[in-house]
Amino acid sequence: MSSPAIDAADEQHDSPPAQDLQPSMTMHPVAYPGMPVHMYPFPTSMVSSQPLRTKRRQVKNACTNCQKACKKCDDARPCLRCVKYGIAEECIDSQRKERKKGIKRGPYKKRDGKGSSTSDRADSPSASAPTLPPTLPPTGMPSAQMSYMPFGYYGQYPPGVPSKPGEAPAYFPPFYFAPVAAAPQQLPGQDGEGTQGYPVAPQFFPILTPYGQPYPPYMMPHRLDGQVPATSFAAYPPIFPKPPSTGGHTDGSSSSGKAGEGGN
DNA sequence: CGTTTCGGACGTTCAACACC
DNA sequence: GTGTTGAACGTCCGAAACGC
Repeated sequence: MSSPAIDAADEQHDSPPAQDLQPSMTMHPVAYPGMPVHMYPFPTSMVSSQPLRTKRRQVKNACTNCQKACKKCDDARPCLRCVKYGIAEECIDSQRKERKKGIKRGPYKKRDGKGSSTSDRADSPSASAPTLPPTLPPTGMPSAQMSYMPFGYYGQYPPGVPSKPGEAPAYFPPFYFAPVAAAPQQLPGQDGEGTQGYPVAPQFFPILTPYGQPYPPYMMPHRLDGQVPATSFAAYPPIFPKPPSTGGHTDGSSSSGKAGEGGN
């Protein structure tokens, strides 16, 4: 059903949890907890030199096609895979079973002492995944990755982050970042520092773009025949374009916080 | 060599349960 | 009321099987 070429390209992409109809905008757009290491927009040296196994991320609801093929889906409808296959019209959410209720559970193990469980949780895979807080990069890492993206960067695929050698770069959530910057003016009540041109730094806001909208740069144009120009990725900018001299902004935290866990 | 299938590892969800 | 636990349920990795 699926072709490796396609699936390979499909793999590694990921999207933010989108519970309900509300797309989660809180997920860190570039790196997020649990993001597979090969998807990190950082040089591997910045992530970890050891082959640390990271959490796999899943979409909340795979489409019927991907589900059937046991292949990676995404939150967009039609999903990338279906689009590539040209079966976008068949890309519909799969039905989820209703969870059984009233199931009796055995005795729980007692909490040993106080607050132990909380710290234990921190050890759990889900809590541990990159131990760093979503907004706090490892030492030496820019605090707001997105701010390092050039203005023109609306990549669905992050630059230079091939999922596997020779394969498409990791997929990124179907929202794009546009510099929503205040007009080049001084903000009232500020001394002007960092307010020249942009207040402190240009702010990037995620813009959810329905699939099928004009493809942003770096996003693979889906050819009708489903082929993907393998060379397209060559045009990707380096992973870390030099931060704008305006001094990287500090808003790395704003977009983080999938924490909101809105959907959850 | 490309494509399909699918076993099973792993992630997510959420009601039951424990504790304050 | 809030936090924790743990099993149901879901996704999808990755390898084997299959077809050309």
